[in-house]
Amino acid sequence: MEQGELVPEARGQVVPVLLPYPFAGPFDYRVPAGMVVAPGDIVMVPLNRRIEYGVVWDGPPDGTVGDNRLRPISGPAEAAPMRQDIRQLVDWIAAYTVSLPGEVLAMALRVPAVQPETAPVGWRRAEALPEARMTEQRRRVLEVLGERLLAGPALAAEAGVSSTLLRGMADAGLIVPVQLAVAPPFRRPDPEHPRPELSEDQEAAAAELRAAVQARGFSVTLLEGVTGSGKTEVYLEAIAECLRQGRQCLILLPEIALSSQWLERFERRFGVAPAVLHSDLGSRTRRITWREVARGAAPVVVGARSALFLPFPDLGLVIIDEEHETAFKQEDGVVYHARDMAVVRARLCSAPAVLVSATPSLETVANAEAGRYRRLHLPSRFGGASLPDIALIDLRQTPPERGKFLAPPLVDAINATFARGEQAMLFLNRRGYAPLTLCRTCGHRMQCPNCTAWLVEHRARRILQCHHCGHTIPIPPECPECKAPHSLTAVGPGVERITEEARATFPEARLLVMASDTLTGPQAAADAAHAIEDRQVDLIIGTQIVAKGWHFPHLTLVGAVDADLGLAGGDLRAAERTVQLLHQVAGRAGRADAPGRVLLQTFSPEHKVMQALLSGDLESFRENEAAERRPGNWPPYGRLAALVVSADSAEAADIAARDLGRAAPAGEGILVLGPAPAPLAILRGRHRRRLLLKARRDVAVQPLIRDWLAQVPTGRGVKVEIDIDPVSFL
DNA sequence: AGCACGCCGACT
DNA sequence: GTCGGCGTGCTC
Repeated sequence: MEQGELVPEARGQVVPVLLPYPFAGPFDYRVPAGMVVAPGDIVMVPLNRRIEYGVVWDGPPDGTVGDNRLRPISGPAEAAPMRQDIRQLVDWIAAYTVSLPGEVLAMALRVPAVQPETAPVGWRRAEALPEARMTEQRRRVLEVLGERLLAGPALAAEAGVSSTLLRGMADAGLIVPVQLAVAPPFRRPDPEHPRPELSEDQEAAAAELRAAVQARGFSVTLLEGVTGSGKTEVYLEAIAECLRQGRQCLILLPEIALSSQWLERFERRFGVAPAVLHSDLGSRTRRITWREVARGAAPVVVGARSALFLPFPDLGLVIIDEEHETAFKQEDGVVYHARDMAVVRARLCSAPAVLVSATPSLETVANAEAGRYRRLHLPSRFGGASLPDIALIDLRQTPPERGKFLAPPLVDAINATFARGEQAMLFLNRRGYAPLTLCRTCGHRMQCPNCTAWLVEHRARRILQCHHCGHTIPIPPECPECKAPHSLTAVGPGVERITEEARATFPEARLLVMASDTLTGPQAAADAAHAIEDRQVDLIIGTQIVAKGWHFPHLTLVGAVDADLGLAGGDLRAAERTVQLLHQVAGRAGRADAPGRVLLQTFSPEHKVMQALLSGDLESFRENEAAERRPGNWPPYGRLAALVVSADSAEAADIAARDLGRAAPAGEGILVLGPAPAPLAILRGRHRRRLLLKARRDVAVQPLIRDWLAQVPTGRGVKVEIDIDPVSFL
């Protein structure tokens, strides 16, 4: 080798670094002399004229960028390395969802694990008080502080001042910041904490789950049982076993912010609260949770989708409660199903996963029937409680009064319930006052300018609002089309209108509305639950929020105002979802000693959904659904992917969708449907067309889609969104 | 995702 | 004559 020629070693090591941005793959960087890096290390790298965080990725460097253009890593970041299983999860999700690994990495780094931890700051008086302006508030702060050391928020609250004022006092040298000890770590739940006895069925199921935990290997178990059968108690025993083994446990809940009752239940079982993680938490709390999880000091974490990426060093169990919930499907950005990714996470960690539901999805049942998942069944309600008695109210036979929405049999049943001193609930999965506003004079309908959707009236707020893009206008005094005054009229009910009707019909009753716009956080949800438990409420009126796993012991009557809602439209899963939702809502009734009653208002009592609910034979319903989907290779018996093309103009969307359609893959077991206008043909001002790729189960659709998109260059302003295993057909 | 470069309207 | 609109392109 000639002198002066660079040997690879002399050039230095080159490693791939994945950045949390939508690039095609990791970028290569040089490792500066003296620095040692390994896959997973979080490093700072120059990117353009910025410094960014990235993660040293696995595998050899890409090598396509000439080494004269390679830049050196700036240095290490003060963060624990990303574990290998999380890196594998990131790669796996990117490959499965046909998205870019950097986009997935951004989700995995969203919990601010990367920023150096800011220690909590407390304050004490300065040793020698400097000359400074002394206001009443400042004096009060010094007085409250005395010789003590107080955390900022506590001091501000006690002295009744703002944190800005403290900052000002610190600048003036009156008070001095002090590092406080780190927040107390999470206490260890006690698996031997006294607990109520389980039924024989529960005990048998718990034993199976304990065995799965003890096996310390990957497995998936479906834990199935009607509402009120005590599934939670069963899987709490799996958690107990996991704790006995000294390992960590992750529980995913669809709406963790509304799960105060679940947390209370956990605390009753284990004596302490679990760690929680969801988007309503401040970044500091999230960071502490992240750090404690990484240290192995958070034995149990309950979380929303984002908890999937927590760095458990010793994950021994993953539980997905309400596995059928569509809330687990992330619809924007990287489109993924947290239930399925949780199973992948469990596999990568060789841990058992447990899917829990009273109304499991067809997907999960199909996996169980194919032998991929084990299946445990709790046949009856716990403590001898019987399932609520479900009856249909035929709205053609006994319609409500004109302009009203509660049929006489439902009104009578509610009155009878109140007379017994029990609680009732009205369910209508629609927020606001009315879904449609039209002009009686000219027939004009109030539509969103940005979406193919009606504007929903919110009467209390005196607005019309689009529930898709948020577009809001004041309720106009006259028709915007024909200018007729006082001609706009509300069509159809939302919970707000039902509340109005209930107020008039049951003037003595105390009402509580449960909707996403009234239950705005964990506190509001907990307050509502306690008010209901303490019998401060007679009638609950709610949207699908009431279908969550609430336990209201005095609630004995549930009325579904519009059981047919959700059946319209050509959605593959409309029937399945309606059965799940109405069964869950029905399950709120009569859980204690009093038997429950459920009344479903419907225009089509003969519909298979109503008949399934009436008979309670969900198993047969599911078998029928399965039988309908099997021949056409519809999910779960085939694969489905949706490609949604969107553009600023209808023409651009049509052209792009047509081009994509022409290049559609073909072959044995592959079928491309469309393009057709997407169900929401215009959303947020963008025109949308949809293509569906349907394939046999044994066809890998991801490479097919990658090749397909690579063939068709998308014009400017045109976006193609890919949804593998779509659940909602919007 | 940022952040620059780049080519057309209203201001000192 | 400049400041600035956000369209397109690049980042190892």
